[in-house]
Amino acid sequence: MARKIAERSDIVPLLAEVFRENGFEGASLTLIGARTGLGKGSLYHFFPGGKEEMAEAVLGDIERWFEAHVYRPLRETQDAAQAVGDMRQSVEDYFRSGRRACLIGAFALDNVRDRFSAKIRNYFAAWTEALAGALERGGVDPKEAPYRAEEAVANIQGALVLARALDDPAVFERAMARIVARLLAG
Amino acid sequence: MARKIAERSDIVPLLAEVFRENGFEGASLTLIGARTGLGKGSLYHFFPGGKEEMAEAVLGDIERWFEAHVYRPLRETQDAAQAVGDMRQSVEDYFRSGRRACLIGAFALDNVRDRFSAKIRNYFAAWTEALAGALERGGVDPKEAPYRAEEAVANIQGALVLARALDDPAVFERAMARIVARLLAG
DNA sequence: ATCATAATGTACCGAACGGTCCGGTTTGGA
DNA sequence: TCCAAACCGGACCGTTCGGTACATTATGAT
Repeated sequence: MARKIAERSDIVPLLAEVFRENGFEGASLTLIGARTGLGKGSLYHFFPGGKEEMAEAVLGDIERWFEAHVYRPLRETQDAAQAVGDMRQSVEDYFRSGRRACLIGAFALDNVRDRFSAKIRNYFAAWTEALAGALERGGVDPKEAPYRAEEAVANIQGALVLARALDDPAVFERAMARIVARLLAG
Repeated sequence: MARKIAERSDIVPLLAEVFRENGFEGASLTLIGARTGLGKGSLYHFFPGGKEEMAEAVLGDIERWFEAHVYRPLRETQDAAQAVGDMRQSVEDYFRSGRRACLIGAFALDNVRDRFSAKIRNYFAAWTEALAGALERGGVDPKEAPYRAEEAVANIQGALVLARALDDPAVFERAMARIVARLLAG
């Protein structure tokens, strides 16, 4: 049987899709196998810790993506308006204009949260912190910036929920425009 | 064996808790039985359609609660500020200041959405519609009111996600204060 | 070419799944 | 009191679950 994947990390985005569509409990190994094209033996070879290790790998992957495309640019871009605009672009790309749920947000809502609480908390904390820093650089009061950032991140999450619930990506797009406009209004 | 429940509707809030904690797929009949105190035979007696019928009953119950405590007051209270303030109170009570997830929002995020899409869509549509009506009565442009309402409902959802993710109810409380202040600012 | 290791698929395991079945008990109305 | 219907629990069913074991094949280094 020929090798099907170049490396472990090639499986992770496929795992992410299965978890997004099915949730943690609904993502059976049979579904994961079908999606990745790998048998159970292979899956356990790469993820000896089983399903939970797969989900951890997915969360780690998401975190790395956000670090590279959202948090770091927010921290390093000197111009706050530019930073916020770039964040908008990245976030819209990542969430496919609201068609793709935020897996980390979804995992937060039931007892799956307890399996991955550190990663879930860190994702949102890192985001709000990086965004608050950018806001401060743009002149927002350092006492006010964390609350502004928290508001924006929460509103992005809410827009994802509502866009999915109404099956209407325009909801997300409108929300992103408002969120960014508010961030840039000072 | 003595009757354990007065009527079917007494089971529904217990079912809601199991679904909120475990998600749809994770809410096994064993867990449901343990939570309700009923055996499988009894559960199927009341809900012959099985788990999906249980979830439908829960969603119906939530809808009735929101109709009575949120949508109808929004529609019937003449004073818009009063209506919005009452909504805030009801929503904070219902979501336990952010400690309790919105089951309908949670169901929207993965493929469980496809089982209950009408109920999920109606919940949010009815809410935004009733809130838009109240905003109009308070003087907001009829073209603008639906967008304001949509923003508020999405932001409430987002605040629930973030409060759960960070395990910090204060996040929800801050968000509710902001959301209501914005609604009342005109 | 050889060989150790990585990767693979699938049979198998015990447990748990949702759902069916049905005998037994309780309840309420006549 | 009697009786039909409602309610009850749990044994049972076939299927699926996550995970283990291991023979086989592919790969890369020597």
